[in-house]
Amino acid sequence: MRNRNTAPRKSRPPASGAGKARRRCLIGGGYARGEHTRRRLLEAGIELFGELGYERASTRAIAHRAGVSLPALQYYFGGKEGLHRACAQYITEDVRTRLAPATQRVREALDRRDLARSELLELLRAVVEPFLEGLATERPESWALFFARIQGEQGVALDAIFQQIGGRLLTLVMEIIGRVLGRPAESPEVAIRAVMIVGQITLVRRARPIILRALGWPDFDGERLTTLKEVMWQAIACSLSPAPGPARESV
Amino acid sequence: MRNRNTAPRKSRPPASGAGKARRRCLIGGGYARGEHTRRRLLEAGIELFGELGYERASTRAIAHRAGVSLPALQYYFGGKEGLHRACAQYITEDVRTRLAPATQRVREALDRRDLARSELLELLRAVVEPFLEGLATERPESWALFFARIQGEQGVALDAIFQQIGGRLLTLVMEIIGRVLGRPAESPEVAIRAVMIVGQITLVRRARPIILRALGWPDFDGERLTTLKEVMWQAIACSLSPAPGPARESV
DNA sequence: ACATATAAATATCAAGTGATAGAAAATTAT
DNA sequence: ATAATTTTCTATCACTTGATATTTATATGT
Repeated sequence: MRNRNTAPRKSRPPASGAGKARRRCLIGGGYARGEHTRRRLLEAGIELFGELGYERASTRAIAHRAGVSLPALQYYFGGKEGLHRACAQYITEDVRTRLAPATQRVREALDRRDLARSELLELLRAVVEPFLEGLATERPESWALFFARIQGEQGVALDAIFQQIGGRLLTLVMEIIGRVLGRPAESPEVAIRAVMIVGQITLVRRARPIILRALGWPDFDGERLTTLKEVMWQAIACSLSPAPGPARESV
Repeated sequence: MRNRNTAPRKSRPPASGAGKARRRCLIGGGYARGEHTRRRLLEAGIELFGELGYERASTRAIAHRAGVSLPALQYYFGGKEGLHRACAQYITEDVRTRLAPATQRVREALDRRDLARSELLELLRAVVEPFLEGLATERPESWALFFARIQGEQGVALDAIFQQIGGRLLTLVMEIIGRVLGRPAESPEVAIRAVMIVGQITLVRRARPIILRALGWPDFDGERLTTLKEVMWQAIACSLSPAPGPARESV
């Protein structure tokens, strides 16, 4: 958003800058070579945006890591912001499809009226645990880093990603918790608990250095990851115990 | 860290840039006027660093909000980084002294050998709730924002603040939880639970927009803040219930 | 082979960054 | 008052950023 006013933006060669830029090579005919650099830019963007955040990741650094020249970024994504949007969309799509089968399975199971507490908790675990594992371990794709960044940066990409991933996950968790607690899924009690449970999971990524330091661990590897998952799950399951402290609700 | 090599740094007029700059006016004699601008810069720095983060908060913007000229920042804090450090230290000191009495009180109570579960939970609440309240409500001092920022930015200030505040809080929480669970305070089970509980609290700040959206709330005000605190506390207390297995009974 | 559309690179721009030099103003000490 | 010191301001530097115009290379269709 630097010289937006001075530049008359006379031609704006190919890309529109929005998410679904780069359609020419499909319309126009072939030219499959460009798809490669586009992909490289996308991956480099995810890496560097994740490592450094939106501001500190310069377009030059991204282009360099992608092994392409600087104008290629503008050419394919219309600018830095466009690339960021495209990265967010790419990740969103990827995670969404990866989570889809589990989501579907859980949703079908939820349609059954007669679910025991333990069954509901098992469903919750099935939803939450893959998510935790993806965040705790350093994926080479590093989308978890990217994902964690945009939450702290309050950018426009937050809306899209939240609706696509966080929203779905949260809705699902709220339904399960609502069933467990015997309250409507939209009630504040259920919503707060759901947010806190999902938030706890994301903490594994966001407060990673602090957690590791508090535990005196070098990393979440193998045995330790198992311990982490187990303890966190114990705490979550306990927090949904039927009779909380002072007599409150009884289904 | 821009033109560090070109500038010979011949004189470096007064401030050393580190945390404890600005000592001259005490040694040299008077010149009390400078203390005011120094204070203004500190407050403006906390505000803008908190609102925008370290990168996006430009020294010009900070100086402007402080109502002083740009070189004053270099003059008093040696540079942007020095100001950031000073802000962190200022906040740390403030929070630490504010939390000190409660900490002391809890630590004394912990020395008693015979504490019932409910008493321990009450202690935990006494430690955790003021912290939550400080983070949930928009303080005019806005140090909560600043505090939340530096966690996401992984800067050098994180170490200092963590040791001064987070570490103390965490140590205290670990001791209480260790007592509740009947395990050593250093065990991974206790540490993970402590980190998650404290982390949940910080989530109220860090994931504020997401939480508010999930709840359909405009803000954490009055009645809603009470609900939030109550539900979160219920969840925390339940998660520390004595028998973590499937079947358990209330105390 | 040719014309044409596409892709990539070089060189450069305007704006904004943190930092500094050096002079001017204000304050204190003598 | 005058000298010394401390504080503040104007102007500017060196550098980085995102973005572009223009040119060169590459691939495609006829």
